[in-house]
This record gives sequence, C-alpha cells and structure tokens, in this order.
Amino acid sequence: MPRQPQKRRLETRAKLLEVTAELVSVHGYSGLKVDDVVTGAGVAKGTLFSHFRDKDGLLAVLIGAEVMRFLDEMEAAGIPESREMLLQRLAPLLDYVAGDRVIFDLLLRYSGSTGTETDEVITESFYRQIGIWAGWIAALQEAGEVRRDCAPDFLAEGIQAFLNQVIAIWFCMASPNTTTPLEALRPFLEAWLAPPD
Amino acid sequence: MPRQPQKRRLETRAKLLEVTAELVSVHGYSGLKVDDVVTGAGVAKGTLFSHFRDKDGLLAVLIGAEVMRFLDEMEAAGIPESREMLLQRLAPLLDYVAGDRVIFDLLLRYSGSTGTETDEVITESFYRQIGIWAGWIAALQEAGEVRRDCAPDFLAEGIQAFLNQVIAIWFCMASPNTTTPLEALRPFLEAWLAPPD
DNA sequence: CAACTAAATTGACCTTGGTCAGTTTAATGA
DNA sequence: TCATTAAACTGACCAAGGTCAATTTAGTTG
Repeated sequence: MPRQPQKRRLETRAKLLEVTAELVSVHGYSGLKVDDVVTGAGVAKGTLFSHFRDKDGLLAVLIGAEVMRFLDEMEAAGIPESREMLLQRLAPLLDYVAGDRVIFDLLLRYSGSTGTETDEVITESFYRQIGIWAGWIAALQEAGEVRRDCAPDFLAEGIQAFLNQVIAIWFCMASPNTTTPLEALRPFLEAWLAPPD
Repeated sequence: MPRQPQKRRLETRAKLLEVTAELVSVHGYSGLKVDDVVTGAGVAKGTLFSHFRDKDGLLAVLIGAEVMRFLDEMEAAGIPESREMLLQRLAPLLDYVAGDRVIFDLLLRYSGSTGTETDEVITESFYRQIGIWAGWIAALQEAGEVRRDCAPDFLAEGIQAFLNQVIAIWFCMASPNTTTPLEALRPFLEAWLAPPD
C-alpha cells in the first residue's frame, strides 16, 4: 500500500504560507486575495483549500505562529512574583492582538468555534496560553497574591477567553484615560484576580 | 427644481425590511440571501444597496429597532436605586445580544466603525443607551452607591462599549459557574461600578 | 399640459471565496 | 522495471455579495 508522500505537500503548504505572509504585509488582510496567493505559490486554488479550511484559516496559522513567539518570550521571563508583574507580562501580547482589527476579529471567530473547526496552531496556542496562566496563577496563589477560592485552571480559562475577546473594549473606548489595551483591561483583570480578602 | 418624492422610497425601504425580518426568522442571518430579499420585495438588487450599505447594514436596522424596544422597557422600569438593581436591569438586553452569535458579531462590527459608516438606527440606540446609563449612574453616585471619581458620562461610555463587546466572554466561557451572560459579566461590571472607598 | 430634472430604480456585470469530479504524482511491493 | 493506489493537485464551475451606467418615475415650473 503506497504511503507517505508528505514531503511535496509540506513544501506546498510552506510556500502558500510564505506567499501569504508576503502579500499580507503589503496589502493587509482584507486586501489579500486567494487568487493572488495561489498564483504566487504556483498552485491551483483547490490546493489552497485542501490545506486550509478557508481564507481565515490561512491567516490563522500565521497568527498562531506569531502568538507562539510571544509565549516563548513570556515563559522566558519566568514566573511573575506579583499581580502587577503578571499584568505587565500580558502587555506585549495585548498590544499585538489589539494592534490590528483583523487579527482581533479573526481570533474572535476562531476562539468561538468548536475545537475541530479551529486550526491546530490556534488551538495549540490557546492551550499553551491557558497552561501558562494556570501555572502563574497557582504560583501567585501560593504567594498569597491571588484569591484561592477558584482553581487556577478555571481562572486561567477565564483569562484566556478574556484576552482573546475583550480587547474589543479597547477598540471602542477611545478614551484619553486608556491609551493602551492593558490600561483599559486592568480594572477587569484585577477584579478577576482579586487578592484574598 | 423637482424635490421630495420620498414616499415611494420609504415604502420600498419598509418592504425590504419586512421581507428581511420574515426571511431571517425562517433561515437565520447566514441563511439570508440578498437575492431572496430583493425577489421577495419585488425590487432590483441595486435598490437594496442604495438603501443599505451592505447585507449587515440591512440587519443592523432590525437589530437597532429591537434594542430600542429593550430600552423602552428599561426606562419604563425607572431609575435603579442600587447597583444590584442596575445589573438586573441589564439582564434582558444582555440575554438578547448574547442569544445569537450573529447579532453579537454584527454589533461588534458596527460599534467598531466610525459614526458615518454606522447605520443611523444603531448609532441612535448607542447614544440613547449611553444617556440612560449616565442618568442611572449619576443617580447612584448621588445615593453613594457608586464611586464618584469618574464622570457618569465616562463610565456610561465604558459600560456601553462593554455591553456591546464583552458578551463574547460569555460565548467562550461555557463554564458551569456562569449560566447567563450577566453572571459572567458581573465581576467586571462590579469592578467598574465600584462603590466609593 | 409639456418640458425639465432630481430621485429612485434597474439588472447586467463583476469580484472573490469556495467546491469537487477528474487528473497527475510518486511511494510501494512484486 | 512496472503495476498499483493513495496522496496531491487541478481548474472549470458555482454562489452570493456588491457596483454602476443607463433607465424610469414623478415633483416642479412655466
């Protein structure tokens, strides 16, 4: 039974992503045309849609990889020792997601869909983020910085949903009081991660 | 100079909305086809797009009208006398917006666009909501229920953005602890509308 | 009423994301 | 080397939202 060609497929996929990244950086996401991608990659349109569920799925992979890079940095920075440090760690990721409406909308759509529909890279980055938050929260609970009446996993899931969703606040609240997403989100994050009574 | 035919146009618009409401109630929003709407209304496709910016703009008008109905009810209930009452007043509106992912996504898109792009009905309902919140918050500040270090208008705008945006939390947090949008949002709303120290 | 003209509408056409039955490619076993 | 067959790819085709130059409708004026 013939098996595992694979190599050619992986090359095609890589080429598609490469061309996509290039075109997005020039024309932005809404200016990205599937036809241009397949032309640039030298494949047929059907090939693209055999690799990615839809146009969004294509960009989702790029964004997922980008988010992974942020997570690398965050983990490299070590476990935060205070709530304030935790919030500060979030800043780069928040800025990134809030920096482009398209990215935010895309994450919004994907995080709302069920696991099977979501692209693997996005799913992975979600779970990894949740793991990181949970570890940090557990450490902060140990240190008496965060209330202990909720399991770290639960809080982490909430924060994860929160981060991927709520940056919309910032898009709407063009208030002089909030110049960064983190500032806009701070009161809510602090409420969630309240210190023990 | 010939002027103000108007009447025919208003009739056309009303017919389009009527057919749209009917079709949406049967097929849902994503199942709604512009072609079906214009066929049902007995007009050409171009006519629809001269009345509404795009397909979303069409539904936005219907949703705006619906939101107005909620606001009528809220105002009829009078000024709340406690933070808890304020939160309870929000429940029906929250349930409505959170009840249909499409409605939420649409509000998200529209509230993010600039005033001129946004349909008049949506814009109106936003301003009206902000006015209502501001009035309520001012009353609660008077009563010593809410912190006084923020102007009611500012808090109201924040809440408005919040309500239209943050229900996404609920879509993602399918936690047994939060069975309604209001429960999911409560900690955040309470943080925002904190009592005076 | 007839001419005039802005408002309103038309519908052929376009763009673009997405599909799928059919074709090509290449790993495997004899 | 050659037959086999699953993997990979193709591209004609479709669906559906959106455009706009051309046309029709109907107030207004003389």
